[in-house]
Amino acid sequence: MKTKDNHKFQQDLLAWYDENKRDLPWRKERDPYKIWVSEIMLQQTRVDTVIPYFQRFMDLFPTIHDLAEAEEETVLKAWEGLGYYSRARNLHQAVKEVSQSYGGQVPKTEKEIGDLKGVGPYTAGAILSIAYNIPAPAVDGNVMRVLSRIYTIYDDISKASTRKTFESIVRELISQDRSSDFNQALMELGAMVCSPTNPSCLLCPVQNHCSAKAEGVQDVLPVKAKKKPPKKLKMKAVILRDHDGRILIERRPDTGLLAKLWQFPNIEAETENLDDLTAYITTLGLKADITNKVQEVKHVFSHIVWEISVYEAIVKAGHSDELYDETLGRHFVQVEDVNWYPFPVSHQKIIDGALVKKEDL
DNA sequence: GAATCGTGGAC
DNA sequence: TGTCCAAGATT
Repeated sequence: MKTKDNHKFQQDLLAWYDENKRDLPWRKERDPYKIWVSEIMLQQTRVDTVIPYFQRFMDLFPTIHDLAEAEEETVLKAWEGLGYYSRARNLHQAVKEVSQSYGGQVPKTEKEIGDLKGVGPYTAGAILSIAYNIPAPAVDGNVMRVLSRIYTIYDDISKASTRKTFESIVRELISQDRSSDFNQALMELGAMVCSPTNPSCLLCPVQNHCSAKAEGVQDVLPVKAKKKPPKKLKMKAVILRDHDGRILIERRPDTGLLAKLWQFPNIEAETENLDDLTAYITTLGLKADITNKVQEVKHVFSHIVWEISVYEAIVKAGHSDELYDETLGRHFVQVEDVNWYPFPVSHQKIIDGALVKKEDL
């Protein structure tokens, strides 16, 4: 597309956006903090999934100050089930930084905002443009898909370096006076019209600008390398009860997968028998009889698949009260309290000794 | 550049 | 059922 066509493209796109934009919670006002939170939640996450989390998050933490003053445990609890939990911890840390170093005002320069934890190139541009109407590119998957079709660009969008190509294009193409709406419109178009499969080209407001439609190659763009399948990992987990019927949960390490979240004790399966699980229970300072296998559970991460054999066990020696130690990161809790955090806790609840999927309750 | 880091919905 | 994917960032 020639540069002189940019204005016409902007007009067609923005006119469509004005008429068709969704009424989303973070679009009710232009609060940089709320824009920020929404952008973090929306990373690799669908709008429909984010909406209820965003609402609850704003009820709990209406302002930067509220979030900055909150306990990390509380923030993680609010993030429960949303995934990619480092987003919550990074957001919390960054909000504290803004509260302390910027007087609670979200900074409006690329350097300052980009240095915040969890704020990468896309999110920095999104906040600057959406909240402050600054003409910075906000190139996400939607934008790369849309523009790869508009300009028939065959670069592999799964490569990190490709994003810069599209950022250069957006810097040329972006509306200077409506940067906020322009970036949102590009993403909205990708979400509503220029979809990954079966794009609605006949309904597209910029179809006359689209090189891919002209050439009939909209179905082969964007080019995106396939990612390799996740590795399977056999796990064993245990629902370990004391004589009061309480259940043992433990806290995961501060880094890595599901960092700092709570779970039923579980290990990577090393043997076909229960020796490894028994040995692990021993390391907890307990002796227990493993009574029976409850069920098999499959839990799919983006790069790992856990195939978990879940067992039940009863403490027969050792005092569960001695295990109540926050610093050790494990303690016994009442069944009613176990309805949070990822597997085996987040998606299941214990009823009559059986694990039941949340949606089955 | 390639891995790591979640989850649930759509086809 | 399997596959892809959804407003990515960090290491």
